[in-house]
Amino acid sequence: MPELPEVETIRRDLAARIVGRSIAEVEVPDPAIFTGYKRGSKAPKDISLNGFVRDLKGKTILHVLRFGKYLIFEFKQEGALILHLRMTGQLLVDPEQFKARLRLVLTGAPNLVLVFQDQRRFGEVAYAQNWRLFEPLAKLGPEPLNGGLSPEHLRSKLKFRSASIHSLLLNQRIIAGLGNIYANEALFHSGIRPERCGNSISGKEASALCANIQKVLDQSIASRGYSMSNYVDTFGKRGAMQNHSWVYDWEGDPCRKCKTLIVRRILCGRSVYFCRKCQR
DNA sequence: AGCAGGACCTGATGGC
DNA sequence: TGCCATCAGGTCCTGC
Repeated sequence: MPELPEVETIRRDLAARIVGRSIAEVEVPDPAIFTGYKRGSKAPKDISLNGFVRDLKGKTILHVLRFGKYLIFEFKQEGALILHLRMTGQLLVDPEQFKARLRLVLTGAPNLVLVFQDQRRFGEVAYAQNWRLFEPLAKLGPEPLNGGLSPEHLRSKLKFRSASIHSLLLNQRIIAGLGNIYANEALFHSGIRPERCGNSISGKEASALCANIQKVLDQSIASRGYSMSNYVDTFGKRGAMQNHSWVYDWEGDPCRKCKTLIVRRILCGRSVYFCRKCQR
């Protein structure tokens, strides 16, 4: 899953642990981890395994940044490593947790091994001389937690859209960092049904959505993320946000506000959970 | 342009 | 126990 709160939890842990450290060794057990390098296809022209290893070796990590669900290791010398965990990616520093599907291994002397482990192999990494020019980052919408997301922005992005509000909230060009869990939760707290058209959202509802998006993300960061099956932090520890969700994964259970049974439905190929009475 | 649906992968789970 | 179908938190691509 990792959505914004999970990636932010990882970022904070890593920032405390790897800033100022240098990369001594680089192993790439699964080259398909490179952005654009798909299984069965040839590597794109601008990607070479040897070049990648050469780019990273000896670099000192200056900052660990996050934009949406992307993590960025910015180097002191030049360049940056950009990572996306997609559905099942994990970044681990505890060797006890290294199991299978290791895709990238960074070693920093002394006593640091960072592993990108990824069951479904959807995760990706890229090296960029200047991460600010990395296209997927440039396309991201505003960050919900640094004041960049306003009701006016949201309303203007939804105003002429006929797609469901749920799928629009998952659109990273509109808001960076939301995924299915927090989209469902924010819609519940705002009293909005997931299948409502974007253009039906009023100014008042957009304000409520903004506030509730920030609320659920903040709460999840405080809980160190939502652990369903795969997500764990860099030490392999689960988060606790699943204990604080109101609708996500609660199909058939009574709504905590009104006791109406929570409904699950498939919308655009994704599971949505909602309360028929609390959400209109 | 914007939308829905499928593809990308693997492992866990549930039904028979 | 064993096999098969179904499902999963993200994003990109395709065709309409």
